[in-house]
Amino acid sequence: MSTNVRRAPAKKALPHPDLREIPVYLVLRALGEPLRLGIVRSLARAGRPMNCSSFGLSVSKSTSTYHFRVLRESGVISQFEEGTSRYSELRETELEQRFPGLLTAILAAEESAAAE
Amino acid sequence: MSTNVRRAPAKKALPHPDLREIPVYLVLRALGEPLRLGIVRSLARAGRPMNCSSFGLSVSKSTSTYHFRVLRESGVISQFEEGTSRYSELRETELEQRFPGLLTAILAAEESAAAE
DNA sequence: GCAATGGTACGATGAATCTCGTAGTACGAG
DNA sequence: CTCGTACTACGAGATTCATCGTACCATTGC
Repeated sequence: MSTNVRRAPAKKALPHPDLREIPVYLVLRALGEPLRLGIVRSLARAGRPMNCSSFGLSVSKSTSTYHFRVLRESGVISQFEEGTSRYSELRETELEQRFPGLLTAILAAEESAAAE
Repeated sequence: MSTNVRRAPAKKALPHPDLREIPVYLVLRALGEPLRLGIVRSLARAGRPMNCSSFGLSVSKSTSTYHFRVLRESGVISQFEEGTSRYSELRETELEQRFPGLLTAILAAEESAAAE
């Protein structure tokens, strides 16, 4: 942070699937797991890319890498690298276009299920 | 069908979970499988209880029993016995109340994914 | 009663999933 | 260059899932 001069972002992209080729059951399967649903909920709440390590997941690093990959390969999140860390972001707009109302309904449901 | 006199319905009920105790990820997991999603889609299209054997599933009897049980235990369908066969029905109203918009979004998505 | 129909329950088996540890890579600070 | 940070990839183990065959139980019809 020594300067505010434009720096090279170094945002390396990772392979992401085309949402049009993702059947809905793959998205449902990806979200049908508490840890992954929690990740998605955090991302939706944040509304911006999040560092993988800022989720406070109570599993090992390799396990969380695995879950992030499942989410990415089912088209739910996108990831890019910046410097030494990897950021994840909800593919909210694309999901809404491909599966209208789905993410909204799931997130709303999750809120009301927080009691249990 | 010899008479149209009121007959004892013999609708034996099976144990069904209370939707309020079903977390959303269980429903998503149940629907995250092509065969089960197909069953749900058929039920939604029919709009009334369907005989288990009228789905034309291309799996063995025991396998389809298994999938129907998963759907029932995750609160997606209800089943009752009538005579020699068992009928399944979408718990559409209850699902809509518990997870507003979820089923609608999933079924709509499934329609548009029929191309692939 | 006897057989046919339509389904269940109970293993068993192979595949997929989830978890982890270890080893390794890439970047930034010093 | 060396160290620490933030991850990944790979391989292994345990658990769950999907499928099936066989045996079995109700109901209907003869």
